[in-house]
Amino acid sequence: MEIIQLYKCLCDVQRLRILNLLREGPLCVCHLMEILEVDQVKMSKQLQYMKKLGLLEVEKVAQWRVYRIADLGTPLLDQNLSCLQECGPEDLRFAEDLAARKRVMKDNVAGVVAGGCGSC
Amino acid sequence: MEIIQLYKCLCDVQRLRILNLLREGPLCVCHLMEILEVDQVKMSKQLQYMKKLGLLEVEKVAQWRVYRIADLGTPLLDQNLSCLQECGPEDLRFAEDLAARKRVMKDNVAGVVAGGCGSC
DNA sequence: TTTGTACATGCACTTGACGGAATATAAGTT
DNA sequence: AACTTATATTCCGTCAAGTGCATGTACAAA
Repeated sequence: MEIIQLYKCLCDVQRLRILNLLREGPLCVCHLMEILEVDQVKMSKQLQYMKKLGLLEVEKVAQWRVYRIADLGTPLLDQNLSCLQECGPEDLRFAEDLAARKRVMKDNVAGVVAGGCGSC
Repeated sequence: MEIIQLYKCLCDVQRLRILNLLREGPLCVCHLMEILEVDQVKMSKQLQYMKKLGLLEVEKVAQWRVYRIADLGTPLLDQNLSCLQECGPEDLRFAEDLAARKRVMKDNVAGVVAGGCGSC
């Protein structure tokens, strides 16, 4: 994967937010949609975009597709993602997303018993 | 400066090559053109692009404009640039550019006596 | 005052990425 | 077989970003 492609991927706030979330652990599409409040088509396109680049990997778990960050050879991606929370006042969005993640995952576990994706 | 803007800047090979060169020290426009074999208009546009973002600073030295990387608050840019030489086989371009830099600068010092820009 | 050097800017054109709407698919449920 | 759920894909319009070409500017030298 070319480094330019990586930067093209990081150019988009939506994709950065997705990667920021996946950095904490894998998530299925429906949870990503719920946390980021994005419609299904848009989310799916972004995920395919990153999957084609080799940045993401998918696993089928029951009826869900669970996405996670693939292991590139380089620490470059991780280095960049680790900056997201501290890089400026306008970027508290990324911290908020992590909070939303906890909220959503908790609700799903508490609410619908055994209704969540097994591995996210 | 928003982080997205930084990544948009890094998306372009030409700009990456310029930044890679400037990381070793300031350069004037004509040297950048010579090292990267880019025409003047294109080079100037890229430099303005990065200057407007606050990534570059200019200084007038005699008849030349000497560009250097500005001090952003974050180590993010430097971290990314430091990976350029080691990030893949297709990226030996960046190492070659540094070699070309040495060659060009040496020729200018040896050839035209006092014909180079003072500070690059 | 014209010429030359070093650099910047404006304009028209093309290409590529994002959004929206509609549709497709795959697998389980009734 | 029809339906639902979860996710992917295709078509299309729009708009930003890169390119080429021509031109502008600033300043020193002849």
